[in-house]
Amino acid sequence: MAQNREKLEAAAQEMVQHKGMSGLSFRTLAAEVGIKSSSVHYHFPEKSDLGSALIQRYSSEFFAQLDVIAGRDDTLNAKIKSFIDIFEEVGRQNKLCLCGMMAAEYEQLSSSNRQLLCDYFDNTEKWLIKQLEAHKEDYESTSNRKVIARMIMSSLEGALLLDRIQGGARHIGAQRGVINQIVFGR
Amino acid sequence: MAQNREKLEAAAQEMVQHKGMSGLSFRTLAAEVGIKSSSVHYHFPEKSDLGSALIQRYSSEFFAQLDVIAGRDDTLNAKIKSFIDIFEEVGRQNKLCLCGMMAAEYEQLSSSNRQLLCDYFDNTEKWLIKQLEAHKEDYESTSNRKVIARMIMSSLEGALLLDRIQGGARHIGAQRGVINQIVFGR
DNA sequence: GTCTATAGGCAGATAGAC
DNA sequence: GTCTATCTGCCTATAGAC
Repeated sequence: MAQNREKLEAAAQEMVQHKGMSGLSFRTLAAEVGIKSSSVHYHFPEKSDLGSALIQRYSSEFFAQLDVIAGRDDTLNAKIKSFIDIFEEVGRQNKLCLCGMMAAEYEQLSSSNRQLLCDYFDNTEKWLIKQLEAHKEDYESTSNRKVIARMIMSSLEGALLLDRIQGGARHIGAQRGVINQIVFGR
Repeated sequence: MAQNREKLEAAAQEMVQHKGMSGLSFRTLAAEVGIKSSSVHYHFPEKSDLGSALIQRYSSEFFAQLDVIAGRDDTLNAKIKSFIDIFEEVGRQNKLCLCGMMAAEYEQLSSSNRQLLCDYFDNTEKWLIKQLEAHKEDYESTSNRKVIARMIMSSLEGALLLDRIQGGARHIGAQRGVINQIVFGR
């Protein structure tokens, strides 16, 4: 079935968001989907091919969500809230952002996967800057937009990391307050 | 030599801050120090024993630095700057915080190592709260101190994660500005 | 596309000599 | 404390049948 490729990607994404690429084996992935590990190699010849597929899959789903948010007739405040909500939902499932997890495994990645990972963060930063620019009237920060975009993204990645080990959403909550305070001058 | 234990811990810490626990093997660690892997097992029977030793070693070094900072006759501003400097130096070496790295590998850790990791973050949070309380006169934030402490820590962990993949210290820099703005009302 | 079978390597861990 | 030697198991990856 050609739809096993989709099942493999979905299962692999879930596993990587929990245990990382190095915590995922072709055998356990195959078992999860109900096929053999050699069949996984049919779809993804090398593990790095699976890695590429996962980053691309995660990115395209993520940016699709951002497109929806950007397209809404909403305030900047509501858009940023929706952005943070995406991360909060990931944390609620005791997962990390797939790209955040792979960022921790950066030294193990192939150079093309490193590039895909950088693109994910660059494009997220660009999206944030664009929203901040599109709502000049609401933007109250004295800092420039690049700095704000970077702080939002790294805050949320760090918050996911720490919330998972302590349970709950305390760090995400703290960052939510701070981001509002910085962007809107409270 | 009893000092091989120290060499092993130092080499292992370095490797884990780059590649994580799962990227470290007894064989490569042994080779780094110039002994055999079976000799590593003499010092650390299981890999989780090495993990415990590393978290404890990293924590005690870290909190020793915090003790020095707390003991200085400095402003809150200077203390927070020194705190951030510790993280910036880690990033300058293209490493992650050891505990941040192991937080990403949380699901692979033994339960006692999970506890040690939690302690590291709890105690850091407590230290930050204590400093904020000790300098009531400088503290300008409307948020409560727990929230501020959490946001500082998760901001810096996330900044290290993202700065490493892009090179430079842009995220740490962005967080430095934001932390000042939040704590001191700029 | 999926299977069985297997190669070849590296992992953590142990036994026992020195 | 460190060594050699080895066990057992898992890993990625491939060959070839169906």
